[in-house]
Amino acid sequence: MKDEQQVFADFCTARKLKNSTRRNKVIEKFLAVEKHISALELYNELRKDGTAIGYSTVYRTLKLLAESGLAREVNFGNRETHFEHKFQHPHHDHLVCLVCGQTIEFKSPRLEKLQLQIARKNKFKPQAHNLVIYGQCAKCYRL
Amino acid sequence: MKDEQQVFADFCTARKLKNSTRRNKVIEKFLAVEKHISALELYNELRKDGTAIGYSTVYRTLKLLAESGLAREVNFGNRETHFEHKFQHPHHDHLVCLVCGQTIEFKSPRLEKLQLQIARKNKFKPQAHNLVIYGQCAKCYRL
DNA sequence: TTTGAAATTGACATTCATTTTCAAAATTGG
DNA sequence: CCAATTTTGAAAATGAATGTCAATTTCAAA
Repeated sequence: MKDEQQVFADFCTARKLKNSTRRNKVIEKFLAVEKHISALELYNELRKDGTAIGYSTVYRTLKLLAESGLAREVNFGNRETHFEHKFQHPHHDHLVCLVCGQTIEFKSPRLEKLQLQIARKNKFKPQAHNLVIYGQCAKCYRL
Repeated sequence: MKDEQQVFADFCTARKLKNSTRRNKVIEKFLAVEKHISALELYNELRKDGTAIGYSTVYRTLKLLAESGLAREVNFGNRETHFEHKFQHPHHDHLVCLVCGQTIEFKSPRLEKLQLQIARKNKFKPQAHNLVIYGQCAKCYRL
């Protein structure tokens, strides 16, 4: 079974990308972080660690990760794009608390099935979907 | 049964908003257009009709419409926010064709039910949701 | 090891939609 | 009509995404 490093290595070969220290740093950090993260956040994390790197490189590398299938871009209604792990991470969707901003991941096989039904009914060939449920998390609606 | 004009009138009273010709124009146009529309598009429509109005006013009025419950903001992954009718328009979601950009609306009572189940399981109080299914419409995947 | 074509980097600029600012104009209660 | 308040819109500010380009790095071939 190919691992994430291997997937990206193959992607680099196919795209004739050279090996790069900075890019490797970004990838390493991205893979080490559990939660979804924005380009700016990842950039700040790297700088905090003392890594000398420019924002552009972080941004471009995240885009590459998305293209290679290792990352998925998600956005929650605001304008900031977040990147989360995709490889061997079955698709999931998010609950977003409107009070504290917390996001909760959930998986729903039923939703996946429903997506197919809806698509079929509309003669549509689905490739991906994005469901965000907005509301209040347990902590926030008890206050 | 209150109609849209009445809903907005009540909203104005509550918010101590004065009556304004420009704003009324925006609302009239928004209510007359069937499909979702962006602030810029609505602005252009109004100008095309010869209405002297600034972009800011259109933008602000659309925001007010959203606050009053007459409009819903939707976005499809790109950066542009669209506004669509909400009042007495049961919630629906969208299929977006990645090839031609066409959007198809659909309603799914099952999805509504599923949202409640998912929320309950996560101790979450849902207020709204947004589902976008990306893929190819019939016209585009047959090519 | 040297070389040079190709890829990478990052500071900076640009784009683009959204949002704010503020002085002038419009509205409205008294 | 008057004064207080709200609205308007041109212009500026914002904020994230994306493009530019000269300097740097990589790497395969010499």
